[in-house]
Amino acid sequence: MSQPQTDSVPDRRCQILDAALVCFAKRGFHQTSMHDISAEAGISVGLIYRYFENKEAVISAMADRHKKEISEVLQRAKQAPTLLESLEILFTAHCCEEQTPVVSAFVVDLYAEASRNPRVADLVRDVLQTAMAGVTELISRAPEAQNTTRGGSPIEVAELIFAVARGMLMLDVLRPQEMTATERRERQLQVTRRLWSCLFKPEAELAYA
Amino acid sequence: MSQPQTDSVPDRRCQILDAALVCFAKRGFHQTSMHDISAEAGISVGLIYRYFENKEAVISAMADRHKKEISEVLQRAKQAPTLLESLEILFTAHCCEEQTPVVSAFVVDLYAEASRNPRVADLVRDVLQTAMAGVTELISRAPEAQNTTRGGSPIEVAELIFAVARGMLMLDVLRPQEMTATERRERQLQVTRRLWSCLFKPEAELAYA
DNA sequence: TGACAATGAATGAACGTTCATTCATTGTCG
DNA sequence: CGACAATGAATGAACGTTCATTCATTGTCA
Repeated sequence: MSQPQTDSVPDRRCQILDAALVCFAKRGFHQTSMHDISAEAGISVGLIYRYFENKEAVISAMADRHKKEISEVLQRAKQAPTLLESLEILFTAHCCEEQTPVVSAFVVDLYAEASRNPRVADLVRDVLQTAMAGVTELISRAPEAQNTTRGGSPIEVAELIFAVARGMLMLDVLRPQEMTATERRERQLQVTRRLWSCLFKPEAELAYA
Repeated sequence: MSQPQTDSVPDRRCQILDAALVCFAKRGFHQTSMHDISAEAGISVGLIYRYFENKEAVISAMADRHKKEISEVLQRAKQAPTLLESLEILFTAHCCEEQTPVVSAFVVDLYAEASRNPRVADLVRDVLQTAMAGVTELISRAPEAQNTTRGGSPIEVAELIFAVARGMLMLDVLRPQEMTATERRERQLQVTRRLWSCLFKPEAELAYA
């Protein structure tokens, strides 16, 4: 993930982080042992220490990677033709990323960790502020939102949007096995589309509803 | 908390859970050692095992207590004269409980734990469903919400409301020291009032706004 | 051969849990 | 009432285990 690398030499850092994500999502940061990560990655314990100073560095690197992923989603969202589509991209990014599915449990754990690890907190806060600024700008620019005194100022709307997104992520971890990721995504979209239309549509025309 | 008890004999279970809440909020479930809890409670380690089978039982009991607290908040919310007031009670309960302040970090940790501990997951799911059903009923009954096709069916509105509540809780753990609990509460209320008015008010009259 | 990647046994600290022991309180009997 | 027996709440040192971290050794390729 970080440095460009030839094919023959595997990018160890990335390989380790991939394995760590699987473990973290399954067991959480602190119940995951270094042995768990090494086993998942198919390497030895000691090798992890060649690429990361210690376990905390692995956690921080994961937060850092998450930050980069969110930034990329934000970039993609900015390209979308309509505000609604932009928001939907942002909204569903966390359950159905193409490459690395960002597991809800991992993100919830990330916030829990942030609440007591200042280094992680700074990273997460940074993600959030960047993303929030992006969305605020997106809203300001969008023609759909021009007559929006209803939902408040763009920044207030953005705050609301992020609260809903994080909230659904939190509820996501409770959804039992009986629901697939796709079903959950659909359910989330349904509720949030209603919110958009409520925030942005002046009166009757409730799309999707 | 559990059995009635005279004043001279302290309710050990409750005392231990109080101490555990402080520790859990500060360090998280799994970084909190039994020694931490005993030190916080001012008792010996061994005594904890007289009242709880093991550490997991302490965590479960905490989740259970949280469930009871939420139920009480729900009861209080149902007494409120208007829907808005009901919702505000529910909404701000998690940052300013009178007796035991339910720390955001603890709740986030609770959800993280729920994602991998079925026993805790069942408890949290149960809370959520009870509360959600209560709010759905509250909305159905409220005159303010009668003409509410805007926000969707009562249950959809309830789902949205809970997503926002959980989301703000999650964002809460990032709020740096520069904000007091009261300030955060005000900020939350501001955003959510806007949501209510957006969901329930037909057109112009935006109270609070 | 030399340089570096990789291994996994070894280390020691920290943790959850147990249990032999202490001792204030309560109950009993003369 | 006073002496003694019984109780069980409370203690904290000790145990076995797990875990992050280290490092001597081995493997690999130029």
